Amino acid sequence: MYSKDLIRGTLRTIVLKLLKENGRMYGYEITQKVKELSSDQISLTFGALYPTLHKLEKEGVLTTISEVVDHRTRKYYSLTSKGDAAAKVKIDEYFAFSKTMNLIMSS
Amino acid sequence: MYSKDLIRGTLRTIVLKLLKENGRMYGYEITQKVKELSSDQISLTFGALYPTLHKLEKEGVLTTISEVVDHRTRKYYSLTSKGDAAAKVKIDEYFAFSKTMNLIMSS
DNA sequence: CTCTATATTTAAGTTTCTTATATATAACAT
DNA sequence: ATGTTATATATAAGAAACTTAAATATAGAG
Repeated sequence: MYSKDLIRGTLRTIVLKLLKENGRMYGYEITQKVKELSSDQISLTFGALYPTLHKLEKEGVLTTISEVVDHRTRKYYSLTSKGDAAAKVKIDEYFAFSKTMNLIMSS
Repeated sequence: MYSKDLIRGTLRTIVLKLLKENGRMYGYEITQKVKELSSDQISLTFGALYPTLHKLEKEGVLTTISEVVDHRTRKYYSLTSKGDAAAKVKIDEYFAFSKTMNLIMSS
């Protein structure tokens, strides 16, 4: 596991990227997907994820549909058209930032 | 300028890396160096930097020496031996994290 | 019948960051 | 003379974000 301060600040970017690639996803699914893609190196906590999802929904970036599967409620999140644009911006920004950070970290 | 949440969490890593490469530095110098290396894309704020420097000093990662240059006080920060080890860990961790993030962001 | 996995939510407390302010010197321009 | 910009550090109030923990609920495995 990476230190928490490094993971910090990438949550929104990760969420938007995953939703862009996978269409609709529910919260628990997002945490599992991130675990899988990172070989268990990044573990999103619910206390951080859900407030972020709710905030993005409030901002009009995400919409939700609740469905009951196996008697358990699932709340699916999808990007709105606004969210799709926001995801593009965030993804581009991430790569630019990463390039800049690599410059600093290789100086 | 990148969004604040992306810069978030990289402050400690940047400070430790710069001090490792440049020996002693003072706060203002760190902000200028980061501006320079990032082509003005990353601007560390004093309100974030100084509390972090003070915290690292308190943790025994940094030591300080004050000098007066041109009638202005400068407080030079350097890595302790503990800080040197901490810098190594943080730098390695950054590159590992970056690799993992790139996997997620390229999925 | 207990533990683990699935699934979401909230709330208290802590940390961290933003923004603003205070203090001080010096160089340069008006 | 006077104001602006650059240099240099520090602190404090408030906001934002995260950590940790607890609450609620179903289902399968041992």
